[in-house]
Amino acid sequence: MRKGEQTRQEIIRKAAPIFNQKGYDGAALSDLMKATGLEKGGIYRHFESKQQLAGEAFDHAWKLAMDARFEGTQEIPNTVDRLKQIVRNFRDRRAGLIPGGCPLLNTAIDSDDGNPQLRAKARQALSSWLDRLQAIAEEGKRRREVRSDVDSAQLAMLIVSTLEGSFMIRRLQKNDGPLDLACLHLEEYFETKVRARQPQTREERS
Amino acid sequence: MRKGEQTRQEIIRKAAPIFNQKGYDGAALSDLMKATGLEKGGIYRHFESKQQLAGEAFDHAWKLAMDARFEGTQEIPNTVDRLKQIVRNFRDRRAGLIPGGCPLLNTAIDSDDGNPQLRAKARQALSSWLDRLQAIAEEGKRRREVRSDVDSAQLAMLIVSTLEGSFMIRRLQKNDGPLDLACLHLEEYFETKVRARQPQTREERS
DNA sequence: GTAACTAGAGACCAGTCGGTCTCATCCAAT
DNA sequence: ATTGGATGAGACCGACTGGTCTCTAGTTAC
Repeated sequence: MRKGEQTRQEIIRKAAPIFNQKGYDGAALSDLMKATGLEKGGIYRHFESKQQLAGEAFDHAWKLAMDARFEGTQEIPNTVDRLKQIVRNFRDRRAGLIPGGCPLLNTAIDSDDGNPQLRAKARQALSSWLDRLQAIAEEGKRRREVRSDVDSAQLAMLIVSTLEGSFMIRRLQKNDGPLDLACLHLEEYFETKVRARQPQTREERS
Repeated sequence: MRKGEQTRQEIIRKAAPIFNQKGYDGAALSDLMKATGLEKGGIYRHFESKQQLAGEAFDHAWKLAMDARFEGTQEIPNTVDRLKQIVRNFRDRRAGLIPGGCPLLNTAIDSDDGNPQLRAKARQALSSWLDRLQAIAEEGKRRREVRSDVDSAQLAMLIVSTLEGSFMIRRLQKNDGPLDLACLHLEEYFETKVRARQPQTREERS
């Protein structure tokens, strides 16, 4: 009863990079067999279908990605600085991540036509990411660290789309320049358009 | 001698949306047969392999995309306005485009692992796009419409990555908000950081 | 009109796909 | 130590993959 769960988790761990690199169709059962060292029967004992396995592999990959991106940001008191650190994490914390690039980006494109289940997972992942960023911005507005004219949802969206876009180009060019540039751009944007000029004491209201 | 070339072009035209929507692996010969109305032999008479057809289909799709994005921009005299129009075209001119979203985005992700030939085409497409944008920025600098401290290559990269990132999210959310937002963001950026304040002759250090 | 050639149909191929099923083996509780 | 369920190996399946080849039908040039 315990051994089974153990192998199940290991299958997910080993399968995640395959799906992330090759996509759903591209990841053949034979690839998963080679990666896990199991035969077909061994894999199918733990999962009803390839789809189910792919779904759990995505969840795993996404969790790792989110952990890496938010790592060490909870302690940062100022919300704008926290956002900046998240952006920097996105750029720097690539170790420990699932190979094959951002799971969200990959899965979004991969599942765009057909494969509604994976697609739903990707949408959910995007939402959770946006929500976390938006919550930080909201907190910042309450604490007067973020300008009141900033739309939190739009700010979150801008961060995500800028990062993901440059991430795509980075992968295509195999060159970190685009990502560095996007980070600098966002940081400048934070300082000039997001951060409140002073911790003003006037009109303290919540 | 003439009929052949005609069908060949039609195969490319009909195949392009399939590849763009389903990806290289996902686009089965049977799909292409159904779309073209030809049997396998009819297709393979005109192309050596599926790879070759996919490559030409990508070229076709990319040409259409580029034409749409630069349509009606050559006549705009001011280079910053021209860039703004290109951004707007990216947002608005979706009619006439190959279904399945931006061919560059799709092919970049699709060909990322394996399929080096398609990957090379995607890289080339990206370069050509960047080059065209960069050339406009350079022209703008020469004509003092663009600030001298603007790095043309970086500006081009920023435009492309911002647009592509928001495009990805748009597809995932099936919602135009992200793309509109990215366009507004870029336009604001153009006005505040790119456009020269006045056609001044000297010193625009800031 | 006819000959020379091109275009396309479709049978065929070996290989691979995701998935099922049976059966031996391993492990854990008794 | 025995036993019963958990575990995994691997043969097997039909469907489908990209690709080849032959042979007929259609087009084109003369």
